[in-house]
Amino acid sequence: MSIESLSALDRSTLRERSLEALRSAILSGRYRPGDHLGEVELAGSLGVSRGTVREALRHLQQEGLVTAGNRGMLRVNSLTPTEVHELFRVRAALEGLAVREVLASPRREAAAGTLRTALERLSDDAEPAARMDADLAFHLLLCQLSGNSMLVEAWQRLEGRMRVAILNGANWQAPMMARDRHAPIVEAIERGDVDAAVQVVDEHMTAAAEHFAEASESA
Amino acid sequence: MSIESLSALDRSTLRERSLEALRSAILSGRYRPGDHLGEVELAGSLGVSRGTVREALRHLQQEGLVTAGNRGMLRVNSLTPTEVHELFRVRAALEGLAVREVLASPRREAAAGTLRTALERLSDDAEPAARMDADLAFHLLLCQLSGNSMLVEAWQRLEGRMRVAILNGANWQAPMMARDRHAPIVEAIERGDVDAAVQVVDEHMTAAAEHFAEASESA
DNA sequence: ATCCGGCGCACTGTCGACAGTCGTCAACCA
DNA sequence: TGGTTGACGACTGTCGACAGTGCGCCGGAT
Repeated sequence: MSIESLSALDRSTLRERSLEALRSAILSGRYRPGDHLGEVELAGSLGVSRGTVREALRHLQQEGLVTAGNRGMLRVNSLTPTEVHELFRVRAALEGLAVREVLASPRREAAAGTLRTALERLSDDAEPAARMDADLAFHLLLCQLSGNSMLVEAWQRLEGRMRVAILNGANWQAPMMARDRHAPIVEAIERGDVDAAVQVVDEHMTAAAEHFAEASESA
Repeated sequence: MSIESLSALDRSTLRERSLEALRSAILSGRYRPGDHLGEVELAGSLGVSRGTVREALRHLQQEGLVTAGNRGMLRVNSLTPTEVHELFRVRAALEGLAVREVLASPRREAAAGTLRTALERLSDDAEPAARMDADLAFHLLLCQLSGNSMLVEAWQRLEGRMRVAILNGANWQAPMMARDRHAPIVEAIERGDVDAAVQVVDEHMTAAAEHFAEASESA
């Protein structure tokens, strides 16, 4: 029997799979902001016990996708316009650091190449969800190329909230996540122009905040 | 009966209290990095069920204080020197944003005053743990004064790891958290000098990273 | 008509028990 | 002697059940 004939088994726990399922359910819009997420109901839907979904929900709570309401009841979170602005400013600070570290790194050339490749995936004609994924993937890649693992973690902890903000405030016609919005970042990195790169990221984030902050109701 | 004669009851859940207990046990050095945190043992010590400590442990895991080892067993986390450097660079980026926002805020004067007051609490002769608390409180206050709630949250998610880094790499003789290390930050803010303030924070963080990265063993 | 107490409902909080899995170690076989 | 196998102990993963707690409804007293 060939050693290739068997693929590795899925060793993920039910908690992990529940977490994935819940997260994508929320981020796909299956549950709207403000919706109550009852442990019993979810456990029934997913076919797992309450304790298991409970742990997944607590995880999502720390991610900021759900918040605790009255008597510990959890509901899908939404962001106020103010929070959206704040969020994107924090993100700008983190990605600004990423840019500076990429430019200070000896692997600058390779990084620029990788980014340019990722740029190609930002097609303007894909469906909205795919566009958002590609956009976030590009920015995550930027962080990863910095080689700063703590930065990557910090950015990822913001990702859930960013998706919420985008999901709720998006005006899908606008070319917010178009390729030519990101190209200047890559170009500045290729030129090695730190100040320009940081400033481009900053403007990119400011514009995004403005764009996504429009439609949001408070909780 | 006077309305003051009764204090509000403690409505915190066992999970929250377990979380507090575990966190402070780790941050006080009661458990050393690498120590195994068995659910059964902890549940016995705290007098609660396994499920309850389990949730607290998962929370600490997301905070970065504990990591999952073999077979999901949790152990107290430690940071490599590289991670310490990365951590403080991220922190510098966040606090740099805080400084910029404080300076751009209309409440700049009041903020500077509050910071100066907090400066007084940074006594050089207190015991180490209290010094660390005061130091972190000062920096947290800086973030809070920016009025950016997302920034505060992001910073707080780093706090656990920072305490780990400080706890394990601290050379308590060095005047790392002394008052005159922080005074320049407040002064720059009072002067309204953005660039100087940001640069001071940056240098402060770089020095701290250098200082705390010395003693750390890998996991 | 209004206020009050009781009652049931729908939740979450907490617990104890069972099952599965891995590391260890000793016995066993070529 | 070296490698393999089986039992054992110590964990975590998962579950179902019980208990406590607000909330809304309803009937009765004023």
